[in-house]
Amino acid sequence: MLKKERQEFILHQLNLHNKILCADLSNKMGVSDDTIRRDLQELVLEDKLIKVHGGALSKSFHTAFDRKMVYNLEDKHIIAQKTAALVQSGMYILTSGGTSILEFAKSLDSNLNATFFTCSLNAAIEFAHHPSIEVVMIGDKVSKDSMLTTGARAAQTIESVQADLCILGINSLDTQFGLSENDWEVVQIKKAMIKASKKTICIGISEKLNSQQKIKVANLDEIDILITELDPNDPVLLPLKQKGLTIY
Amino acid sequence: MLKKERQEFILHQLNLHNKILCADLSNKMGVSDDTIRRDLQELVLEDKLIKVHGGALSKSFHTAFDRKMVYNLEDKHIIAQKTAALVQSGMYILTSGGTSILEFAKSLDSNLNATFFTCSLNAAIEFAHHPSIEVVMIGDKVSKDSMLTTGARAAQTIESVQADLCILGINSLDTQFGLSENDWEVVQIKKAMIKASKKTICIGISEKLNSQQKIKVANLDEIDILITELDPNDPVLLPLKQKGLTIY
DNA sequence: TTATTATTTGCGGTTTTTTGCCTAATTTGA
DNA sequence: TCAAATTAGGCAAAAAACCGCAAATAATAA
Repeated sequence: MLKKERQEFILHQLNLHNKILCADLSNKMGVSDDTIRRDLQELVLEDKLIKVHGGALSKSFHTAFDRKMVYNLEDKHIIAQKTAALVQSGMYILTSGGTSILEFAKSLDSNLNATFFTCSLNAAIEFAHHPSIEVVMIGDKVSKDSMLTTGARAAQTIESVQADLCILGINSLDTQFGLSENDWEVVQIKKAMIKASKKTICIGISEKLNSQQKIKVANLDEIDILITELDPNDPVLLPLKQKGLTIY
Repeated sequence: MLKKERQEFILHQLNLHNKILCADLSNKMGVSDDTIRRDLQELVLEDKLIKVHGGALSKSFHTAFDRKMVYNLEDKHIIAQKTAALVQSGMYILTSGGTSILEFAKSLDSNLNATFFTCSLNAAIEFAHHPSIEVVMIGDKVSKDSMLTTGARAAQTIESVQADLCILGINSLDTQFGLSENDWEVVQIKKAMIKASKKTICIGISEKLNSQQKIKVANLDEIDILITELDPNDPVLLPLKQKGLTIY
């Protein structure tokens, strides 16, 4: 096998798998590790790939992360728009925190006349920037990890509300295990919020689907609507749709 | 799995869930805790995440709070230092909001072990950044002008506390009229805070002295300590000292 | 074709990197 | 305060990378 051929093959494999190991390549092509290493070195000089200890990564893969941040922001924007469309004037709404919720807060129509109850300090600030929205901060001890108020008093406050909607940011949502979180205190608050609302909406990017965390917040049948950045007919969402969730 | 791959994965998970545990990661990727820890260390050096005991936090999520330009920052820094010196571990402290209070929050010793109750969303966030401070957010409707929670429930919550200190940002302080504000709701809250505390400390730059606003919060005899950027012996402060205030 | 030159490849030895394990110290939560 | 979990630092084994050299191969010119 010629040198040029080898290098073409390497790049091909890289486009296919985004990553390759020196050992794999030398095996597959019947040349020594040193040869592969020298090939990779040359390709690095040509700016065709990224060399790492033990192998190489495709360039697109490495830069994907930075881009991902931007994509995620766009995705969250889409989610925010879809969610905002479900809110009507006069509604009483309970919300959690998280970046999706913050984006949602920014997307609300400026003449919307609703009342938001939240445990999230950042969300409260964001909601309060709107001219016509009423914001009620649910008080209690501030949980530092999440910047949410959590505890008995917060739960009790939530119980005293009969909200039209409960909008929760997703941490993990799984067809089997349902909605889950890693923070016990936060879970209690979210449970209370779901209980105190007529309808529960979960919002978050699709990457958070099909993952689980340690503590269950709710079964799928306690959730009414799911909003992701995907088209409602996307096959990824099918199993959740079959479980009875309305998808937007 | 290559090292670089692992680190990309970690960052990805972090941006997805905002918080991750070493144990979870090592499980998920089939490497030892040590390896994960070393990965996290490297990522910290690259400024990509925040390492905490047991895992890591997403950087964007926890530094989201944008610091506004603060006028008279130098002066407020002096005030913050003087005020921080009066706080001791074990104390229960009620505070209002305002830039002086925020600056004070930043100046607190990192191993101070106190409990802060506040109606200010921004102050709560700032206090919560400290490692050993407990923060209780006093809940109620958010007043948009001041970003404070105000109302009957907040007042009632304050009443149920017996605080050692009450630290209030000054809006206007006058030898005759005492402490005053323009917002009725905020006044009620500050009154309640003073009532619920053994000692009341007012802090603010000297420009706010000798001015009055529409609604009285407290007479001078209800205030124990005044802290400004000035030297305690500054002649401007003399009339207040004569009224019985302790000046720092 | 043949001789010469340049390039490529593989190999042995050494250095560096990575990883897991161990123990002691630290942190955390009850 | 104590017990459990987490972390730091040292150590050693394994893997990978590096270095120089010589053999093998390809390219070129006479």
